[in-house]
Amino acid sequence: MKNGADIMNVQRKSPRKKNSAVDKRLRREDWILAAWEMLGSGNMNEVKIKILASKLGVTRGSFYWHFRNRQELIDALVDRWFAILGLREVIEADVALVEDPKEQLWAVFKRVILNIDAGQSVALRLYSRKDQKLKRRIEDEDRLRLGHYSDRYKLMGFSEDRAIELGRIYQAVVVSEYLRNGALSLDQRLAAAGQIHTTLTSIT
Amino acid sequence: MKNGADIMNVQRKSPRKKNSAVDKRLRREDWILAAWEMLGSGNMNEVKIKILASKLGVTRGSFYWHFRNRQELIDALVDRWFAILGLREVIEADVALVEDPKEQLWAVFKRVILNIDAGQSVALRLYSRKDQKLKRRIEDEDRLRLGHYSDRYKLMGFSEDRAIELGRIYQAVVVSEYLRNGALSLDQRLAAAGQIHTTLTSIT
DNA sequence: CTTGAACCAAACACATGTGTATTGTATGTT
DNA sequence: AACATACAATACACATGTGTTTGGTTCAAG
Repeated sequence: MKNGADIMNVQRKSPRKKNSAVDKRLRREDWILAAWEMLGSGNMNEVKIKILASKLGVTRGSFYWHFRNRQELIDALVDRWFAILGLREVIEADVALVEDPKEQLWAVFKRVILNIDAGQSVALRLYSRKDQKLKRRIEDEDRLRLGHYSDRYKLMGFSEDRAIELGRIYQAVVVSEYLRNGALSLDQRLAAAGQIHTTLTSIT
Repeated sequence: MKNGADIMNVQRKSPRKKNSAVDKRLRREDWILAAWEMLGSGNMNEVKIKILASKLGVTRGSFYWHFRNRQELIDALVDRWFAILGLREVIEADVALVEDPKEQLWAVFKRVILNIDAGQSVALRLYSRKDQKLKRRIEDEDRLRLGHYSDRYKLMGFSEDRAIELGRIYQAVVVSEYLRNGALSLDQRLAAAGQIHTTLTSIT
């Protein structure tokens, strides 16, 4: 998932296929990946075409070939966020693999930590303040998640009301992860999150 | 012309008083307040001198009289954040007024909700990623807070280890409040936070 | 070989941002 | 009345951002 200097080496096979050592031409996907990384700054405004182009080793002429305008790139980033972290996708990819509700909670938490090594989620949430459509989309997603968390707690035997409360707390803890300063390594964050998870699922 | 430390004690003489209905001229503080509001967008880059000027009904000429440059305004915003939400100040203003550790926890939480109706804290935390000095300052502040939360839990009778864990959770919940979408009213947010607080302080 | 699509470079137009220098004006002080 | 100070307007220089246009290169298919 991580990219960086790797992005510079996206090369294609001799005809016009996906990965060659000869062809340095870019695909739309390459721009999106690079922009995603840039979005890690936590701010949509930091996604700048000029900078992207220079990082990709081309000029902006390339960008406007693959995208109609900047907005189209932003839309692609939003879609990517939901593709990676939308609850439906997370359930399908991770949650469905385990049966214990505690493990299912952890599966979501873990996915958030593993896939967001920077500020993409913060960026999306901030950007949603000025984009009503995205705002509603995120609100729906949040509702879905809260329901999911609460349901896990219900499966663990809690009453309806208490399950909702605990679900809210679990959700808040996951969201707070978005705002972590970059001081900790991935392992450290996983460890800390694991401890919190344990505490939050051993409540009576 | 330049003015430095003496700026904070801007005091005018007789007719030109602080908030006279006649005098429309601005003080440095007016700029900071307007910028603070703008910072509510959640992004330091959104603090723009031109926009500020038009909102204040003046031109940028005024700004550069009160501030050497934009950075000076940003520094003032950072200072303001710590003045409002720094743990020491919060303790002095609110926490010290109650004795029950549970109430003390709630005092901090409440203050965060009441004073941040927008994205100032997110903005600061994001900005700190590119400002090492501020980054350390925030890390110190976070450590202080975690210690404070944990100490309250210790006072409630929890063991050292468990108090730290619960403190971490309380902190995470408070931080997550920073990222709330603007959908809820202040009262709603207070109510929701109150419920979470109750749950988090009735754990055994 | 020729053609056309895919892809990119380069120059241009335009908007918006900071910062600086100069000038203008109201107000309190002498 | 004369002056200095505090504050603001205006014009300018410069950087950086998006978007458009036009033209050039590469490669595969006919």
